[in-house]
Amino acid sequence: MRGATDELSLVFQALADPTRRAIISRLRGGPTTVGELAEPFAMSRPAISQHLKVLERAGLIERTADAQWRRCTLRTEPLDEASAWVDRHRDEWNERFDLLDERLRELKGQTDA
Amino acid sequence: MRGATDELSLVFQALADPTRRAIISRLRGGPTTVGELAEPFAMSRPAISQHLKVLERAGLIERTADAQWRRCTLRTEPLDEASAWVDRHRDEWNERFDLLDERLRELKGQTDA
DNA sequence: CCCTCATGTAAGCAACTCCTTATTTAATAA
DNA sequence: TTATTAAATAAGGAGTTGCTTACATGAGGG
Repeated sequence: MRGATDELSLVFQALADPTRRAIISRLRGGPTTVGELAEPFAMSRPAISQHLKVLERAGLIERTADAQWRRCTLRTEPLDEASAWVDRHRDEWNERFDLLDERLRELKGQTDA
Repeated sequence: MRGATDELSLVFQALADPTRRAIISRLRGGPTTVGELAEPFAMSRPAISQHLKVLERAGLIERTADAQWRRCTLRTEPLDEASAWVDRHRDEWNERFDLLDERLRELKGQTDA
């Protein structure tokens, strides 16, 4: 992705990585420090920090300072947007689809005949 | 993304681009040729071809040959998966969240007191 | 057969991603 | 103060993305 700074793109892009999805899943259990988050992954702390930055840029997490720890908490709004987009395109197209496909078949039949 | 060949990552990655989302929206109206798809975009045909390849790799479209045209049709299954993941993480965390947050506040209160 | 139209593929380029190790910042504890 | 701990930042490298232009493929029409 070369530009794509719109919100929806940032959210989908953030979700397009197994490590980041695992972080989100992990955070579902409640706010967690960066060190705790990094522990189960075979990856350096800076790598996790960078993943968190991507999630933060997408609005999916918030980092608040707590002494020398950063407490990461999830935010649900961006997922609502993503979910809305997906569902909108999922539900409607099947019906429309069959209808238009049939109509096209009709038209093609007329032309060919 | 350096590896990330799992299905879910491919789907989210495919959705993480405005052009590709626009293509999907457009395809909701029914099967469409590559040329018709490319027309509204300020972008070369090969660029669209490559976007379609990304969508195809994610299983979001199918291309079938129809004379010298390629008719692109949408597939809904991958979106079902994506939707399932998002919804799973959306619905549950709010409740859990408030609970654990409260519990943490309690613990912290005890420690501080 | 040649010519055109619709599309795909190849090669190249700048920007970005995802990791690394080394360094820096900031808070706690002695 | 100095040392330790938690985390962010810097710099760098291999690989990927998203575009471009040029060329290849393949069907239909003269």
